[in-house]
Formats: sequence, structure tokens, C-alpha cells
Amino acid sequence: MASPLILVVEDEPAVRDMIGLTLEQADYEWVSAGDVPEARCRLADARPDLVLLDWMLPGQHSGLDFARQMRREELTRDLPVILLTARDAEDDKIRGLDVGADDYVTKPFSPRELLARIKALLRRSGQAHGGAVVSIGGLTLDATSHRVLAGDENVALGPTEFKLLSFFIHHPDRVYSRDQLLDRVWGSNVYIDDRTVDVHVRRLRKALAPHGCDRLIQTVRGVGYRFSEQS
Amino acid sequence: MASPLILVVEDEPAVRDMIGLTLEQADYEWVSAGDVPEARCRLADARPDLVLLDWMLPGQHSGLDFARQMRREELTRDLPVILLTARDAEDDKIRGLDVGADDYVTKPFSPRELLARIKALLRRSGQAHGGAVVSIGGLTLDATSHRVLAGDENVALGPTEFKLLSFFIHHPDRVYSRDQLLDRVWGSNVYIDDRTVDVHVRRLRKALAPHGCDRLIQTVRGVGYRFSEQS
DNA sequence: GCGTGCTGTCATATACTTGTAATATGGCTG
DNA sequence: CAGCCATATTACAAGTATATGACAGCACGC
Repeated sequence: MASPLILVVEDEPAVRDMIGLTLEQADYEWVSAGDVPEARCRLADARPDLVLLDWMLPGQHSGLDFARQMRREELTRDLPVILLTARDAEDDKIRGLDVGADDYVTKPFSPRELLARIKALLRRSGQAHGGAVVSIGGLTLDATSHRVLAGDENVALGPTEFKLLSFFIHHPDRVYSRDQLLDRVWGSNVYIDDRTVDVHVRRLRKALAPHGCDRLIQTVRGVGYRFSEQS
Repeated sequence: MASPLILVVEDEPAVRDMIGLTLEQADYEWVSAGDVPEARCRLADARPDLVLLDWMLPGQHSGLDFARQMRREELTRDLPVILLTARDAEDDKIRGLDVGADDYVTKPFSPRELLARIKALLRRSGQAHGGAVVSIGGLTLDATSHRVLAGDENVALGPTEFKLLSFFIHHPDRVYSRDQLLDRVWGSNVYIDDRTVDVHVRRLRKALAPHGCDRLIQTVRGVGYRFSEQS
């Protein structure tokens, strides 16, 4: 998967940039917003994977209200939120978690701590959704929605190609003969010609090529095919 | 709201207790059942909010059959089910989702993972019942006033179409086979032809088309339909 | 009872998939 | 380099799945 996108909602430009720098060093993408209305826009257009939210924001709405709002809306309900708070008061922390923040960090915080919490949260939220999701080499296959993504673009596949890719992606780094593939993808005891596998591999490659993912399916001459990230 | 009640269906007492402990620590109420008949009783008298269901159960009925049954009955149709499976086989996962489990967890699993999934599912189903209004992709469905808006215009739907859309909008980003849709939208023990689903999907699309919302209902060839904002 | 609207089924049209076969390409061996 | 074999590519026609439009039976309100 592409590196996660993080939305930083913070009115103080200096703090914002500091956080941004930290994020960049850890290879996260990020966008920022200085107030709630702007944050709402970013939320809608950038679709971040996680939100860092300042407790105190200018304008009539506090960060807390914003968090509460996020929980009300379908699209943002499952977004992990980390609250940034200058205060140390236990009440605030509790109120924050109560409203649906998943974690909080007290200012001043170390970059290391911030990153650790971000990482933990992304991992958790990832797995909460990722029941049937497998990703390799920029390719993501989601059995639940029956979808394949290359990077973040949708890949259209026919039923057989989908099954073939599904098998490959679950059994990477290993050669399979055409017969083995017929058995495991088409089902046992099918009377289909070996060469048919070539054709489906071709179709799969063709579908993946525009996204550069066709390199994942490798021909092993004299043996069969292999799905692997390495050349 | 009172803390959610979770039904644990698992024949192994040790596992049951372990899960129970995990649940208690997270402040969930729970009841348990060791086999399918007992589970049915608990379902009827305790009315749980979520079911944790072991894949392999003693007796002639597997957990899978039980899940399927639940989907057919009015009262239990919308109950979130998490399948517990010792196996890692992809086939089983797919079959599990096929039957209507909302998620699955592979044994051995960490308490944290289990809790994360429970939380995610409860949040989703909570909104399905509690929040009367749900919006996705410009479509708004208001269960209270029994009304559907596309943007700000009213969409006229027949009863079945409304139920179908309601189901879809509450279960987005996921494929459902025609059989599953019959079970979950039409209800118990109907013997209606698969193809009828096509017709209702068609009617729904037709009603949504003037507002450009028909793209939300996507055909997944060879599998069924999916409701999603993407592609 | 009569119209109206909804539902499930069917027949038909359309769109996609699929296995095969014919042909091209490429690599290896001698 | 020739010749052989394995794989790649393309085309195609049959087979399947889905979309669509029409219809008859119902249920309901008037």
C-alpha cells in the first residue's frame, strides 16, 4: 500500500511544520489544516488515514467538537484520531477518549512518541478492516469487497483472473506448474489444456501492466509461473 | 447505553473462558454456549448484540450452518457474526464470508485483535440501528421518515427497493451473492428465484439513475452485487 | 369492484468470459 | 545459424451471466 496519509489539524504554523517534518522523516504523507472548516475540506478531498487533532483550535469549534462530528459521519467514523493536548489534566484525556479519540499525546511530545502512537494506531485500524485483505508489491486484493487495487487504482478482472491472482497473492515466492495451477485455481479434475493457463496469465498480466504490476507474475521456463516481488 | 452483550459459541471450555476474560476486561457482558442447540437458546433468551462463533462445533451442524441459519431468520439477520477459525485456508475464509459472517479471526488470536474487530463491528451495526440517518455518496437514507434523498431530491422507491437499498447502504464495500441478498433483504425461507434480485437491482438503479447514484450499485460478475462509492 | 402500484417470473437482448487453436516470438542447443 | 521447443500473443466462437422490458397475479385503498 502507498504510504499512509496523515491529516494534521493545528493552528500554530510552527508546531504544524515541526510535526510535518517528523512525519516526513518517517515516510508518511501528510496534509494540514489550520482550523476546523479547512480540516473538513481536507478530510473530504484528501481522505487521510489518520488525523492528528489539536485540542484547542481557533473559532467556535474546539478540536473535541470536531472529533465528535467525525464520529457521526459515515465516512470518517472509522478514522483513527490522535488528540494533541497541551494540558495534562486527566479529565481532558478522559473526555477526549470519550468523544472517540483513539489516543492522545500531551504537548510537548517527542517525535519518537508521536510516531510510535501513529504506527500503533495505523496497525490497529488496518487490521480491523483488513480481515480478508492481502497486499504485496503494490497490489491489494480484498476478498470481502471482491476488489483488486494497484496502488489506489481499481483493476478490473474477470472471475478466473481474479481467482488466479488470489491464488498467486496468497502463495508468493514459489513456482507452480501449469497443472498445479489448474488443480488449485480451476479445481481438481478439470480437463483443460495446459496452455490455457498461459492465456489466463497473459490476461492477468495485461490487466496489471498499466499499473506496472505485471512484473510480479514471472515465467519460469520449463517449469511454470511464480508470483514474487523480487525480480 | 448498557454495555453490549456478546454470545460466545465455542465447545472448548478453556477457549471459552479465555475469550470471556478478554471480554470482561473490555467491559463487555457475555454469555456462552457449547453447541448449536444451546446457542439457539441463548440467542432467543439473552438477545446478544454480537456473536463469536467457532467454525468447528460438535454435532451435525457446523458453526457455518448455524451462521447461515441465523441469516435466514428475521430476528437474527442483522446480528454481527465473527467467525473463529483455527484454519488459515483461504477457501474457508471465503466460504465464511460467503455464508454471511461479517468478519473472522484466525486462532490463535490476540485479545487485542479480537477486541478491535468486535469494536469495529459493534460500531458499524450500532449505527445501522441507532443512527436513523445514513449517507453515502450523495445518497441519504432516513429510516425514521422512511425516505431516501439523492442530494436534496426525493427518490421514490417501492418497499422492496427501499429495503434493498437500506441493506446496501448499511453494508457498503462488500460483495453479496444473490442468495445472501435474498436471505438478508427478503427474509426467511423464501423460495424466490435468484434472478429476481437482478430485477430489483435494476429497479433500484433505475430509480437512482436520474440522480447519478446508480453507479453506487455495482455488478460483480460471477459473484453478486456490491454497494460502494469507489469505482 | 376497480384502479393503482408492487412483486415475482419469464423471454429476450446484451455483455462478458472462456477455452482452444493458429501464429508469432524468443531462447536454447548443437 | 538452424532447428526445436517453450512461451507469448491474438483471434474467435461457444458458453454464461447479467440487463432489460413485458406481463400476470396480488394486495390495498377507494
